[in-house]
Amino acid sequence: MPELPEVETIVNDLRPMVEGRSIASVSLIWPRMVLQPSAEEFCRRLPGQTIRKITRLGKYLFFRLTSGEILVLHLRMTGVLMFRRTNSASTAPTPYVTAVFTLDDGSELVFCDKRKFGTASLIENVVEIAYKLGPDALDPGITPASLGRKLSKRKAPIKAVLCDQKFVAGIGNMYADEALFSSRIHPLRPANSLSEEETGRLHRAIREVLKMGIANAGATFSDYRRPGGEKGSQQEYFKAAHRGGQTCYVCSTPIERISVRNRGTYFCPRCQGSPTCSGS
DNA sequence: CCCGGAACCTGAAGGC
DNA sequence: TGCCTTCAGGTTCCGG
Repeated sequence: MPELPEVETIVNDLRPMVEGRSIASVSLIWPRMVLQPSAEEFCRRLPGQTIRKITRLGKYLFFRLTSGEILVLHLRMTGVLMFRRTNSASTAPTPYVTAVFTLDDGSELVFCDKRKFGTASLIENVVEIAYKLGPDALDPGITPASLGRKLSKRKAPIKAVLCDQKFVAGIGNMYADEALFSSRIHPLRPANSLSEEETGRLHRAIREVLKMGIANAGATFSDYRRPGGEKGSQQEYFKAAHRGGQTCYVCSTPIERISVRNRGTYFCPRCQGSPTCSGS
């Protein structure tokens, strides 16, 4: 599923091809994906606008337009954003298309989404999205101390807190598991039970796993693709996520899979200690 | 405010 | 083979 590193990869790939281009037309195959304004208004306002800049906040994609408005896309779980060039030789039909943005040079930005959870909006100000999010997970303003202060106010399992976008934006299921493995913290530990040392390790681990994910262009377990169709390679380097039953690279104990808040959660029962006290 | 669970969807995988 | 159930897991909404 697209999390911060996957969305960052999409932004990086799209930038040179899309920034400076204008939107010629919009075709909405699944109108219900548009949250605001109405689907009609959405299709009416976009054509003619130039995409000045593409940015990211958490898992949200922002296309900043000349009118000052911002096209917001969210891929949720199975959304894919494909870029097709003007004379794309690939005649293979793209499945699950929910929207097509045709650009002024004939190239296309194609939103595909198997489960139709992905969304699009047109907003006036990023604050309309940002107010419901915590700081971006790679925001340098997040320090071990500020992380510790925020964790101390939450007693939910640390795994659930890391995935809470109001706490920190951009971390999802896979990278939460990776950050907890890397910092040797059990996913069920109450967030407010972490020691200062553990908080420090977690702070470092979050940045590490996300940056590594970006360096490897994201993780493709099933649906995620880069705009050119390529898979990411980060899945090859995961140490916990999606490794249930396989042996831990550190201690050879089988990686376990449990459910935390209805999320599949992978961890090493030996390296990551117990849910109630810090590991050794 | 905090927490947990349901709903939104549908393809893939597993059981019988 | 084929039907049925379950799983996947980001976000929002709702109830306690």
